[in-house]
Amino acid sequence: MKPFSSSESLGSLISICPAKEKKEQPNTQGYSEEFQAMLDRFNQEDMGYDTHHLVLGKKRRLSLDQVKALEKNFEVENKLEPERKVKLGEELGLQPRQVAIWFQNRRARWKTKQLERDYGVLKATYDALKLDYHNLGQENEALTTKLRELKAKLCRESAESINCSVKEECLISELDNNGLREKEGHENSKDGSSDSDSNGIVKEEMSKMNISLCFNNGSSSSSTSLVKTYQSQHVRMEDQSLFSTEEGCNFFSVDQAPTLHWYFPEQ
DNA sequence: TTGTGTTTTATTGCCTCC
DNA sequence: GGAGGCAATAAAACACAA
Repeated sequence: MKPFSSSESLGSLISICPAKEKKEQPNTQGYSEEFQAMLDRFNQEDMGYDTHHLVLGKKRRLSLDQVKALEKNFEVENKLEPERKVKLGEELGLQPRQVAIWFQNRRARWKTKQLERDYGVLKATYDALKLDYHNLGQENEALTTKLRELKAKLCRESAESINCSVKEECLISELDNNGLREKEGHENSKDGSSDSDSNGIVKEEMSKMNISLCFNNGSSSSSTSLVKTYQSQHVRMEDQSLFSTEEGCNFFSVDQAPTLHWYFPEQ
């Protein structure tokens, strides 16, 4: 903005209405009578005096009506064309420059308010996301615990079913052996192998398998594959899908909980 | 009444656009 | 180069608690 011309500046000060028709004291400056008289002379005699080097008049606030009218105009258009500025000035008894300054300051206030609003919206969004993240974390924790329990249960059931099926196989082979033995017994009874021997070998093998399954508990790859082999035979479909889910969603594992530090850098 | 914080009016300097 | 916009700032007016 260019500085006031001297006459414009003083004129504007004179034209402004008092903010409220009160507190108009003849000498509120606390100046000496001599100095006040000098100021009065300046006011009356020298209208060409450059007032922004020596403040003669007090700054006055616009009247309520003037502010209302300006606000109304600002709502319509927050920028001011020269014609509108002059017209408004004439209507409100203000210098065009005062109108321009008022609009300028009003735009600055509006901008500040807008920034505050934007900040509020962003903060609300951030808080909502933060809460969401917290809830998801808790949900994840609960699901992980449940998954761990189900895995343990499944493991127990698998071991039991393996045990069962091996016993069944033993039973079947035992029956087969009995049939064979009867046959052989009829054909040649001179063979040295005994029933108790073959039965003992099977039992031994079976117990080896059980021990191996119980102690490995899925920690080695060989036992895992063994377990899976049996799972393919005995585990129900929903249990199998549980396995595949676990393998497919590894990032939800207990060891490595998901982090969103890229989104919440301060956490 | 007075000290202090906030709001409003006005100025200054810089920048952009025509 | 002049006009006008904006950010930063000054200063007056105002509000309010102690």
